[in-house]
Amino acid sequence: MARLKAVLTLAIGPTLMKKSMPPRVEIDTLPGHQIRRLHQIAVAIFLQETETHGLTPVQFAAMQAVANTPGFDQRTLASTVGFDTSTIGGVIDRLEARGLIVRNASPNDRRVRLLTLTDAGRALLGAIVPAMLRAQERMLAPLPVKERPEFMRMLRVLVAANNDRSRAPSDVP
Amino acid sequence: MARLKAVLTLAIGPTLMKKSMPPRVEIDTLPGHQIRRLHQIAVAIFLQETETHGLTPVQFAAMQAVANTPGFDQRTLASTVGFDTSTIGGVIDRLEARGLIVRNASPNDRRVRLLTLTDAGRALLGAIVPAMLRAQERMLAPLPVKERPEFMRMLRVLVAANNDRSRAPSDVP
DNA sequence: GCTAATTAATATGTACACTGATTAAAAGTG
DNA sequence: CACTTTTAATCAGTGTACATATTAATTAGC
Repeated sequence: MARLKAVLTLAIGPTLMKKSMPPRVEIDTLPGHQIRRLHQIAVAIFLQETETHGLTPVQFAAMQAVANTPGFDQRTLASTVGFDTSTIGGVIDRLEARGLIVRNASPNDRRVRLLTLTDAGRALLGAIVPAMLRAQERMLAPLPVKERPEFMRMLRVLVAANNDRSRAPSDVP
Repeated sequence: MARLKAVLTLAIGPTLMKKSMPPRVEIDTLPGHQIRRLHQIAVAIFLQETETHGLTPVQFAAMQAVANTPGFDQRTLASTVGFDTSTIGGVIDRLEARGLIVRNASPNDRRVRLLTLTDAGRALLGAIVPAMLRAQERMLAPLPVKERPEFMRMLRVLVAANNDRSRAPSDVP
């Protein structure tokens, strides 16, 4: 083998030497890759279970957060659910266009726009919750029941500890 | 069922019925939400560690897969790294525009375009690996060393089991 | 051996995510 | 009080992700 390599190096020269070098990395062993795949899967499951309601995971999180704390401003909402502040405008735009949420100017601060669900928004949110919970179930279903809380615990540790590294840190512990 | 509904409507009144609270859901307890957050964080860490090289995680995965198996067609590459087939075209476009990868027509099948790294691509891939590995380290760093393999194991279980549910299933076990 | 089904790649449109810049309003400081 | 800094929201640009449709080439079925 080493012999063959030597022969090739002689035969083709140092240029090919450079060519054959990058280390072989098994992508499936990389945490980042598996995390990306799991995220894809989680989104797919959410959309399957909730498809009759037409909300994305991000739209659901935004609406649920506003339901929990009516009168949120966009910035606080963003940091609560972990959105980038330049993403949230578009998310709210789409929800507003569908009549699920309203933006009102704050009386105290004219920069701020306060968010509230409409009746339609509350109704949709109430209706989607069972399907949303089924989706959450399904995401962890391949793990034995005993391991699921352990996985969630580790997930929370990783997110909490690295919170400040992403641009949209959540301030909810 | 219809009867119960009627009773509730009488008891609470139609207006309050509509407005009445959707169930309060704590977003931080939802697997899907934590998975989304961890993905955001993983991408942020990758980009921080590798910023001098200018590759995204997805671009890195594509290049590494092509390095591991030169002459991949786009479709096989997509299923190997878990991309949607309508996403991969754009990823390859950008890598090709930077001279890191080349698309060649297959001699056997004129629909197929075979992918190979250029010398520049191989050089960049070799150069980025240490930073990429540091990023992978950092993603799991908040977990005690003993727990990290356990987390990776669970991650792999969840991805493998749900593989068929996403649109871009990986065929690498 | 020719139509029918399948396949590889691309195109189109929507949605998220983040960088960097901008605008407008508020808060802080001398 | 004017002046700087900070803050809330938006905008422009790039990249990923997916549904759906289209085009072109290959394979299957009869």
